[in-house]
Amino acid sequence: MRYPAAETAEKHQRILTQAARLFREKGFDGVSVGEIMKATGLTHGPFYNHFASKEALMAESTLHGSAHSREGLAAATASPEAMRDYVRDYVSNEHRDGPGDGCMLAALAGEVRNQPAVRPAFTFHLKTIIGKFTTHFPWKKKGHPRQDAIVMMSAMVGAVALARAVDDEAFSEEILAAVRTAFTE
Amino acid sequence: MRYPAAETAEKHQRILTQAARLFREKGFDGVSVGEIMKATGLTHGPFYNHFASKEALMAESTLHGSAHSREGLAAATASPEAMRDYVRDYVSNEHRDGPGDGCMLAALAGEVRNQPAVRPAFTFHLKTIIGKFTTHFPWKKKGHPRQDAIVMMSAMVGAVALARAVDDEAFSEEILAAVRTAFTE
DNA sequence: TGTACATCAGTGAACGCGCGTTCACTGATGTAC
DNA sequence: TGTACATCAGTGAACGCGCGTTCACTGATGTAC
Repeated sequence: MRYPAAETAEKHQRILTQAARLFREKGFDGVSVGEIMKATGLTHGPFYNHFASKEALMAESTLHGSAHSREGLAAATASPEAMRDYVRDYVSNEHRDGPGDGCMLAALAGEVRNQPAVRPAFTFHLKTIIGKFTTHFPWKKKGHPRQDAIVMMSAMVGAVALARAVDDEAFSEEILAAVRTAFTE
Repeated sequence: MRYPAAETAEKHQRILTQAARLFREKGFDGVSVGEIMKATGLTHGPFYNHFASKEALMAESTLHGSAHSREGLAAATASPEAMRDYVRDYVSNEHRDGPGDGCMLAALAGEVRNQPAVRPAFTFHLKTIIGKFTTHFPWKKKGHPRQDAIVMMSAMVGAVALARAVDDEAFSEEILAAVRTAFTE
């Protein structure tokens, strides 16, 4: 049956949101189209009324789905202390334990190499965050802000990925604490 | 038909080697048992004469498969200059372009979280490499060798993952160069 | 040393399963008059 | 404003496909005598 146009647009958005969350949690190959549609409260059929393919959804959700990063990052540039908090938050136990609500760059970095459809969106978001770090890097006074920003971002992404991979709670916390201390104290 | 016992052991090893290479290249879910067996020159059937399941192979190949890291790392502890070269090599364009011959920790960090069978082996190898970095960190004289080792390893893994994910050759090289410069100059 | 036979890794067809995707159908919505 | 009908998002069964895994079979190897 036909549905109100407003609902349709809202469902499209809900698919995107759920897909972004599930992809970050389980990886692109770890989530099925059916699982995403179930999470939005629909059956799997109408997926193709909204997206051309799973790959198209991957690309679109990667491009639009980083609301977490974007809003948090914009707020972080307000002050040096806000930026410091942003970094602390990024390399925290909470972020480690909630990839679905966390940064797409940390959750999907390892998979993007083998997913051509999402590489442009991933690259765009990484350039954005490194750009922001470069111009708002207030607690280091060295002469290479862009290099410092790249090194910090690499360490943040690496630390979160390693802390998530590791089987040993104490070791996992040690990794996060080391990077947190190195860049925010 | 029956085959010489020596050949059987050698084939077991060849499956492990090919599996380790393919897993690093395409990820655990990106490689099929058939593809691994084909790479060893066999049909897919006898796989189960050698391993209980794909998951068992993943665990065993992760544990034994880091020959690259292990040999290179042992050599690197010989001298400060060797260690510096090891790090330069790790964060190089060549390592970025050859994940199949590269470090398992960088290639699979993002996937391990969702692959319980390989987490113990991954954790073991990460502890080993961080331990070596801690005791052979000759070019930084600060007072926190273990923290420095963790930060450097996080940045190395993060930089290689990001450089592999990114769609822009110049940006990709910039990421590697930033981390290389920060830790080896 | 020579013969008879049990072993077992490799073969390749086949299995059930879940995946991405398609499609004939439904029926309230939105529109034409 | 009221009626007739075309639209189209949602339904759910069905598709082909590749996956991990199983299995009856083969036949040279290794062993018992």
